[in-house]
Amino acid sequence: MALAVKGQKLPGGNLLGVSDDLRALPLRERKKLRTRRTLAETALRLFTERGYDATTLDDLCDAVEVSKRTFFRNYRSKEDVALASDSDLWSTYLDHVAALKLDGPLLAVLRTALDTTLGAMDPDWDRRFLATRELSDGVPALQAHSLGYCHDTTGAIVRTVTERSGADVDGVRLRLTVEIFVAAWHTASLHWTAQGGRGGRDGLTKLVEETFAKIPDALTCSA
Amino acid sequence: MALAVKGQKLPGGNLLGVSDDLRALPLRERKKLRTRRTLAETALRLFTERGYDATTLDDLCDAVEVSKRTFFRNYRSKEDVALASDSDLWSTYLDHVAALKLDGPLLAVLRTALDTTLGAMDPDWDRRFLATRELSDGVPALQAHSLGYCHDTTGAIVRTVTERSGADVDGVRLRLTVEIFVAAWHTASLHWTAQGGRGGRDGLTKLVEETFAKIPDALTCSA
DNA sequence: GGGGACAGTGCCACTGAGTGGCATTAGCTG
DNA sequence: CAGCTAATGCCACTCAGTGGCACTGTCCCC
Repeated sequence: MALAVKGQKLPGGNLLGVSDDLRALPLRERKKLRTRRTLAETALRLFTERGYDATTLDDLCDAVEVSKRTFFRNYRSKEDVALASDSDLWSTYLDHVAALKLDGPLLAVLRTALDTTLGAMDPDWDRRFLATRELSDGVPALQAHSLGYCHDTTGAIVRTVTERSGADVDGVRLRLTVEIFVAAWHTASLHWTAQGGRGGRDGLTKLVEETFAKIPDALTCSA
Repeated sequence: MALAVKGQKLPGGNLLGVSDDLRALPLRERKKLRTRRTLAETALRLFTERGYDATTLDDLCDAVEVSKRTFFRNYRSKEDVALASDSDLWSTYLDHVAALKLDGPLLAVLRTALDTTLGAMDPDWDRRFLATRELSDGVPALQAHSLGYCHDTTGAIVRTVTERSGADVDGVRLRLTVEIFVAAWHTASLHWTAQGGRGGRDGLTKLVEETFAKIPDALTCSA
């Protein structure tokens, strides 16, 4: 993985999500972009159809007609290409957090940033993300890798916020806040996936909202 | 990984942590146990001394004088043997949760179970756990794998609690509670590791307590 | 106490992920 | 058109992880 949130530092952060009117790029770049995207799309399809373990990278490379070497110039690992939609989400999210004014309760700010991030994703992102989640459910290696993304993002958020609001904040409390944010996100996205992605990103946004609303109750409720 | 919390279903759950007066076992079992423990100890030492990536399983097997095949009969993967102390912790924790009466606020119950679990670990566990955490810091694959353990444990707790308190609980709220518990644990253990494991398990227990106390504040604090 | 039964082990060959090196191609630039 | 360079393809390699089979040290029962 190696702190994959910032992703492979290829041209620019989020290469799949952004709906490209990128006809305006040098041909070489365009080609590379297309290869990268085709790899992710084909991978998701093959993994879903035939199973993750049953699909080798050679299979994928055959299907896309690139060499394995080229695959690894585009993605760090087999897990990485399967989790492209995760990477898209978190890299976009980080951008949003970095460009935000930090007033009011931090937890609310983080949630707001998530709302706008979800709204800003590529139209096709919902579908890809759902497929990715369903795939990850059955593949521990993907689960773990995906959690790794979240964890890296958590660290990055803490760093960003610390830089921007001075060193006078309680580091532990800050970390705790961000971890709780991630906890709520996990809960919400799990719920959304269990419902088969009902309502697309709007449904997901709604579940996020509801989940955050339940936090106070969750702290005090009995079993 | 494959839901490694319950670990390899070898003889019995936690094989390293429990302080053995296990001279009372059949010889065969004892031998196997010793091999298993030696593997974990040697692995942790080699990984720390030479680096995780720089140490191959062949190196480890040479040092312990077993075949690679035998290694894989004891541990699922290279990550698994490095994270033996994590596995010990969570499998013990699950036992404690399963044997607990569920009265009062769930979050407090989970925290109490953590206290008693930490107290019940092998005398050597502190050192191993700290070494494991420091190792994981520099190795993304271990980070991810470790998060996977937590995640599996989260699921197991939710299942256990659901079974024992009837189906009338709000599944999402329950999940959220457990996720928040894990969030606090992550924060506390990170802090403990950053302090070089100061105070051993008692220090860790204290940090856990302090971190939980900060939760209400973390929900409302501003950046 | 001797002799099967069998769990646990060693050995060997194999697959598949991931890397390094070098020659080749294809897009950019003057 | 010619030269430059980024991107690719190809080949050989390491290492994690698996399957199969022969072997051996324990256990257990007579």
